[in-house]
Amino acid sequence: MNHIDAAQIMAADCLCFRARRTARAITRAYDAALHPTGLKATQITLMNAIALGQNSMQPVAKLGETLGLELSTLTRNLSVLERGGLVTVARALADRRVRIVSLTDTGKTRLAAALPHWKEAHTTITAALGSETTNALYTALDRATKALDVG
Amino acid sequence: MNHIDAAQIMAADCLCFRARRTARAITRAYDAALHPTGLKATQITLMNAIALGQNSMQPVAKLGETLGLELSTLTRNLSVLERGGLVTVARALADRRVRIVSLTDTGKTRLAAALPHWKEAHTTITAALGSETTNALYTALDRATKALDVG
DNA sequence: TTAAAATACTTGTATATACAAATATATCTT
DNA sequence: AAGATATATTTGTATATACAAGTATTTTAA
Repeated sequence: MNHIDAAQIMAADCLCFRARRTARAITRAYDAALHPTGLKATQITLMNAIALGQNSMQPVAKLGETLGLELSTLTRNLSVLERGGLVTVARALADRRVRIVSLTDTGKTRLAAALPHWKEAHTTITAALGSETTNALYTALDRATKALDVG
Repeated sequence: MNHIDAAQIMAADCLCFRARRTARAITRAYDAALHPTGLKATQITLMNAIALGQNSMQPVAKLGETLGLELSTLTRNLSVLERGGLVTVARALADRRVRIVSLTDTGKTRLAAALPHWKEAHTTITAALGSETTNALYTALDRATKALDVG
């Protein structure tokens, strides 16, 4: 097998490429729909995960696990939201190593205003995919995430 | 529907989050396997796309289309490879707006050395997923890419 | 034949991502 | 209680991504 053959096989088979390409396309579509909100899909995903905690608060480590994100990435993503006045981060009382992230009032308002746009993007995109492809994609993505979770 | 409900629906349903989370997990797995090569999955994907052209050359626009990447992103990704001596970029003779990207000899060598590691990563990961999930994921990702292609 | 429009990219600016190393705090061990 | 170890997170450094605006070149049209 010469290197051109290997290259053709990679181009045809690489799961990493395909997963990333699809994620890029989906992200562009969501981001376009979210443009009027001034927030990106990744940002409302993160804010939404915070909103699901008691009193719209979550420890950093829990967010990382929920989102499947490296903590170092999370720290950086949170600092963008913090700079924008959308979240605050404070040390936990019980264990001062732990940091608790909270949505500010502004953050809650902005998230609530963004969710209808998310819903619109979601409806448009799942309609473009069709229900069969949408369902197949959900199932396959979830199985892949589970399979790769433990490492 | 109050905002907590909406948040729960988004957490459960957001295709963008799921696609990105899976892409992150897959990328981490491939990158770990590629670590000894000094190249990342995104980089060998790009180099491989160049390698598929006549004489291992491709115009920038064609690469963007093949990879589903914004040209601005491609310019940046190519400059990393260029700095590393793996590719060169030159103006086309026929139309001097067009830039032709070529693998250098070093680039060809490094790519050829990396492909077995890619293959190993691919085998490990598809084994972890199982053939059924792997096939379902391929099919679903391809359909999604096609459906979102025209925008 | 030259001004306008189109094309093919690059640059400015900003966010997203992650590995490796560092820091801060807590827990455990002796 | 002091030192060793573990845990939770941040920082250093680097790549990946994309929108908007800019540049260079070619094509079109008057």
